[in-house]
Amino acid sequence: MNITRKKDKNGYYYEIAGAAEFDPDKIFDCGQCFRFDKREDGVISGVYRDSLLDISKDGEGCCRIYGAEDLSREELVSFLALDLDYLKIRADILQRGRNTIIEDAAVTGSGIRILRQDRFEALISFIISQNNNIPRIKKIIATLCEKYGKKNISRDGRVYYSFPTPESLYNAGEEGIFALKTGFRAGYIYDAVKKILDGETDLCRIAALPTNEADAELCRIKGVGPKVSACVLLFGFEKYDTFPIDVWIKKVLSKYFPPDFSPESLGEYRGIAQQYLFYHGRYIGID
DNA sequence: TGCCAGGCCGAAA
DNA sequence: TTTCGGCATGGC
Repeated sequence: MNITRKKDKNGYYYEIAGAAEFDPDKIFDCGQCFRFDKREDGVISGVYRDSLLDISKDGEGCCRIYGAEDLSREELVSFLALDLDYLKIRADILQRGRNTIIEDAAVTGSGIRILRQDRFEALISFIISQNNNIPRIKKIIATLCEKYGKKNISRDGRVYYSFPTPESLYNAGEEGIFALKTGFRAGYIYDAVKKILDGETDLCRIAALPTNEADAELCRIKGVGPKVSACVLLFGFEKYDTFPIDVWIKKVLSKYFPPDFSPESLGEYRGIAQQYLFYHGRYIGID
């Protein structure tokens, strides 16, 4: 795989060539992140930290990312998880989970990588996700950023917003957060923000903990239970040994797995297996 | 129009 | 310990 910084009439861009198991269409549309969308021209556009990224593919399997001038090569590699050997991970999952649905899901989900998203953003996003649907989750998060995030302007003049800081959400107050149609989740978001600001929840410290202890820490936040915690750990903390169970995964499990199935049997990368199953169940169907 | 959504809380049993 | 109603809102 080659990652090179280049320049054309539209400005600087990173070119990613020869990356196995890297399909931006699936990566940004598999339900792991909520701030990226595919435009009508086929470009995937979204905000990572303070950068507005425009991601496109040519016919040769080559990928271009514009708008990443402020990101180092290492930061981009980390965000896109290009430092992990997904061919090897997939093989490991398939070797452990000898099950036709896992084989099917691994084919459907081929090219998915688990992004390394900002921890605070992942936490708030998946609190919002509970008992909610993806289009509405995206809408609420977009409004949250517009209202309380930093305003930025891209080099070609587009306005976009960074994800709010804990401080800005604290200043918004529970009422301000509720006003964004977050519903019963407003109190949960506010509790998370308060715990982070008073030091009771330390995301940096949690990142260094083993998965089960990190999970226990996150679950001290009101509105964070096993499913939200697992998603936050998987998508924001590189904890691949989590297995979020939502309504879609429940359907897959009850239809294709024995009642005594243990996710741990899928190995240390079971979170990635889960994402294959989620994508397969949610977007392809399980019937 | 209802059912449902990347669930969790709190009370009841 | 497990079960279950309630929760805000809008996508479909």
